[in-house]
Amino acid sequence: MSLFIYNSLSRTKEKFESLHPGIVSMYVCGPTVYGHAHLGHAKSYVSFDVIVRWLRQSGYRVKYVQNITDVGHLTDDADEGEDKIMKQARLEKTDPMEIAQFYTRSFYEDMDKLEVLRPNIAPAATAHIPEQIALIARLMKTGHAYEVNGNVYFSVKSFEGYGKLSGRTDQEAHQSGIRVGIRSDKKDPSDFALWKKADEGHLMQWNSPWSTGYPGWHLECSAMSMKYLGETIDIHGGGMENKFPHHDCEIAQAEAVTGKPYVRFWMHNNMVTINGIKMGKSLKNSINLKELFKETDPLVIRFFVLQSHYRSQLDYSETAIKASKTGLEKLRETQRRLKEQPLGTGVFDIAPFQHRFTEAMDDDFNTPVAISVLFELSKAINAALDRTEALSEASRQDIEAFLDKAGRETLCILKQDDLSGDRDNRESVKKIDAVMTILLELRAEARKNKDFVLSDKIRDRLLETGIEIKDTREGASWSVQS
RNA sequence: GGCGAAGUGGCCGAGUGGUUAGGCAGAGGUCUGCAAAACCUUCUACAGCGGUUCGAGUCCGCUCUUCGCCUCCA
Repeated sequence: MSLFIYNSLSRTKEKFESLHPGIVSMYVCGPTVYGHAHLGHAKSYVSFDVIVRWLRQSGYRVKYVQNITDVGHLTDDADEGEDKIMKQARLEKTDPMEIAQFYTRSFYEDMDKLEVLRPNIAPAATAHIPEQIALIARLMKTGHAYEVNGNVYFSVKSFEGYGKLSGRTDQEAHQSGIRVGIRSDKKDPSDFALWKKADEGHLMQWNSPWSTGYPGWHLECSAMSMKYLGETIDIHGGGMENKFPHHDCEIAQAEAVTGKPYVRFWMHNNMVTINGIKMGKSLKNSINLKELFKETDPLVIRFFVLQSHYRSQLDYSETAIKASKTGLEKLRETQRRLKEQPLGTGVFDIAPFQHRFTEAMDDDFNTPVAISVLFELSKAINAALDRTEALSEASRQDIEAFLDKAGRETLCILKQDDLSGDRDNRESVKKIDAVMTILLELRAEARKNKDFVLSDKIRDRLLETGIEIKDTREGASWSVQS
């Protein structure tokens, strides 16, 4: 069985094999840190998180680099507009570095809650100015870049194949730069900036051979990707909206210098929409994750994201989130039941589920199908547990091993124990366990005596605090609602 | 205008030629003191029109509609 990945460059699914056996080099465009993360970030980074996890499960050592863009890029391409991070710094009455640091921490905070694994390397653009300057110098030397008044531009005409990723190869046909041309130093409207001379009062600036200024938008990814992963990498991921111009520019910068393919597999994830319209900061319809987490378990959000394919748009609505919540709860309930119910003699064959799960994940990381396998498994487990012979020790272990691998390690939507954590926490869990056992005993007695007023009171009051009681054939069980 | 993606049942969301995706919601039943959960059964589909084929949601063409990119954006 082999892994197939949809390559945006070829627009087909291709069999994946890493350039160097056993090792995958992977770069994913990180956030620009000038605001809190929103649901769109969640979709993107949860998707790539599962991709990394699955590659690792498949036996690869994945070197995962995800940058932090902490140089403010302009809000506009017309050689004007404002640096976003500076703008935010002005609004918050502080300096750009604090803005960048603050929102970087905020970003990781949210990603941690979503169980997104940290990248192996998270390079910041501001920490790699020398590398970016060196890349520009190489481009100048090879005739792909030119300097005008302290600004350096990449000459698009000098690189054959510019736009091959987005399919936007006919530069004349999309003269979006016409309005730019009048006031810019560019020789060609399609050319893009590699280095910009800083205006008076621009807070983030560095010395370079051309001017005191700051790097262009697309440069950091090429420079840092090549620095940490080499001139040709296996996978480069990012949002679809970055295909053009960002990724096409990255390709141009890198390949113009190395003459080698920059990226073997381009992967692009789709947008989150609200009522069919893209969610975006500039559109002011974005759903802030910290706000969302107040109402909803982050893992429900993770589950919600994974219920659609990464290349599909995901439409957000409260009812959709609620459906995910109920669905995930069902899976967790099965997991709990499996652990708590007494053993029997029933034999369960996990292999078909395992097989289908792997098949789904190997097919361009088809998480919705993988999840559907878990639902079908859940149904089968419940049915088995309902039978008098229940499940044998060995079968239960098989299932738990699979759930652990598929549900926890790969998709990371099921946790070993929702309440487990640090040691102190575990101690308190034990105590709650003891208290709950007493309460359930009292309730069982009340029910035995047909004192349903009391038994219902116990159940209802516990429910008010978020603890749900369910009467099963083997007695009552309890769980904390998420 | 150019480039690209997509239109699936009440909602979300898979499916690149031939047997049920899956989830949520709805209906009926089993179980239960009641409830919840679980299990069983069940109703709504493939935008439209042509074409290819023994057979199409799935391929081809046209039409309509939606979305993304062409300004920063996951």
